[in-house]
Amino acid sequence: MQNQEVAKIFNDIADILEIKGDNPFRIRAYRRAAQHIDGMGKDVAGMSLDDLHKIPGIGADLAGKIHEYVQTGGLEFYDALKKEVPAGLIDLLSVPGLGPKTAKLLFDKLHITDIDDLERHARDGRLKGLPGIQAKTEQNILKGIAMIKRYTGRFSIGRMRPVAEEIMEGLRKGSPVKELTVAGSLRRWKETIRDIDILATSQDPQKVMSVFVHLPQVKETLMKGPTKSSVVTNEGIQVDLRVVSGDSFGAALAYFTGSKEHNIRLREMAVRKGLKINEYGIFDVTTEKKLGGKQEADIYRIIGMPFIAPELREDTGEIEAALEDRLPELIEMKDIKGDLHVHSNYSDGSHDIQELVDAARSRGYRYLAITDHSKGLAVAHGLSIERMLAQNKKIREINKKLKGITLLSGTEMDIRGDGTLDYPDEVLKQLDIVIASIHSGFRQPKEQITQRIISAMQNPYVSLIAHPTGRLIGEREAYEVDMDEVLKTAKQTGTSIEINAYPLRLDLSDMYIRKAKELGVSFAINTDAHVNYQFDFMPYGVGNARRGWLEKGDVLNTFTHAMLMKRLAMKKTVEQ
DNA sequence: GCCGTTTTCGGCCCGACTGTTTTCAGTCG
Repeated sequence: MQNQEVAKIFNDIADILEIKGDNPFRIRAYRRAAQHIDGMGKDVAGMSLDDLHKIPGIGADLAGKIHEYVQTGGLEFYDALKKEVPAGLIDLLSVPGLGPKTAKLLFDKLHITDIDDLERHARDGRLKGLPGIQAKTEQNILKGIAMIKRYTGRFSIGRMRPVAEEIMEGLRKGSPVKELTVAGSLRRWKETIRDIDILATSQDPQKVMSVFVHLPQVKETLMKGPTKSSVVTNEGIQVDLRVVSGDSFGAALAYFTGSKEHNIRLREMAVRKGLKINEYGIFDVTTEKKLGGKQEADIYRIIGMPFIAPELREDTGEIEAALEDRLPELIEMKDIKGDLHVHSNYSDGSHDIQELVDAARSRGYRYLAITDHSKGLAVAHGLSIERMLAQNKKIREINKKLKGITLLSGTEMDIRGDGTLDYPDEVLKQLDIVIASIHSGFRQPKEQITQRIISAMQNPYVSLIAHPTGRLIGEREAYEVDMDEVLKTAKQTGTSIEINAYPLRLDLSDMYIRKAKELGVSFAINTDAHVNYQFDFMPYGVGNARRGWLEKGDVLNTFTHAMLMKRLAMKKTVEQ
């Protein structure tokens, strides 16, 4: 898919234009286009000029540029621009507090062209005296450089949620907060998070801020004001806290949840209706009368659309869907009736089957599939056919004694490097659920990996493909796989696709989930738990599913046990 | 550069905080 390449080029162009001091709205147009292309499930490489033009924010010019890049592998406009601005200068924009104006100033006056160069100048005190730059700014630039050298990029949501909870716990205990909630990308359940946004209401914001910057987790205060403060934790995570009064809570929550692009669209709509939205409320422009803002839903209601769930707020079609009253009824945690992918101590899990049953029961589940690794995965003590059949027998015995919850006997069967499966059909047919997945040969060519997964799906006993891309967020890239082909085959063969809720995986990702749903593929959301506390990963999977616009009916493990068994049996009986 | 139940030209979201300034520009989200 070439979308990410095009998005990067458009963002680069925007950066360069910023440094050049170009028209801000032209710059915004490039950024907006980049964002849309990046988040789109459809490959721009296969689209006609007309189709490209239909993408929101893409007009005749940008459609032409995308077309040129796809056809020729290059973009003349971009190449010409790059000659005007040294490549390293763009990197300066990644220094916090240093924007395009300063970057241009540094280049024009001191011929600074990259971060190392900037650092030398700052250390030697040679920045001081430039217009608008004194000692403090110089120090801030050095601090900013040190920070990006230590911590680059985003953290997985699984890492950030607990940190946010801890900080909120500190605020709840030590300061006069009334309402307290996460906002930002954390509330939208994005798979990776740059910084933590927290929103509070209080009668005494000054006190809240003072407690906030002195929390034990805080290493450094970046800014501190009466309504807004930012700190960095000991782990190097930035946390922003905003405090507003209760009657602005809803407006502030909407504002602070974002996405930025979603908010901009809302405000543009508001302007056209003679309204104004800010973090304090929604106002009539002429009378300046406040029309709402206590509840988040006020904002949506007053500009004339139904409430949009945070997970959808990416300006990827949710506003249009809301206006046409075709928003999905998103799946919720309470819809989940079981976990279809967990490991016991038969393979590499930590607990015996009874302990897993207890964990599932305490989460209110009605069923649980035990899916240990197959023999091919020796490192995980994969089960030989004999041990697997013995486990199957044991599960059936335990089941006779269980009330209110039912075990499914299953396997997470390895798809071998040559595309064959780890167990023969006469073994697979004895199981309730068969998950197939790839654990080796990650570097095989795209065609080969794709074919491995497709041939697994063509087996009538394979119910589900687990962690379909094999990625580990921030640790291991996904293997090369033609997801379009995989999803098409999933639909054709009636094989479900897993949304692996393990925070490091979140595999399938939201973009492909949405695409798969459009193709009519069904899903299961599973934790892949190896230890009992990991059963609590389920909300990450549900959050991801919601970002992919999934509804209850799209997900197998929202079904009753009877319906689930019926559904699993369906594929086996259909002629392939 | 995009876009149009005010418009095909002239608009384009909004405010907090910081550091530099004698009233504001730059940056950020």
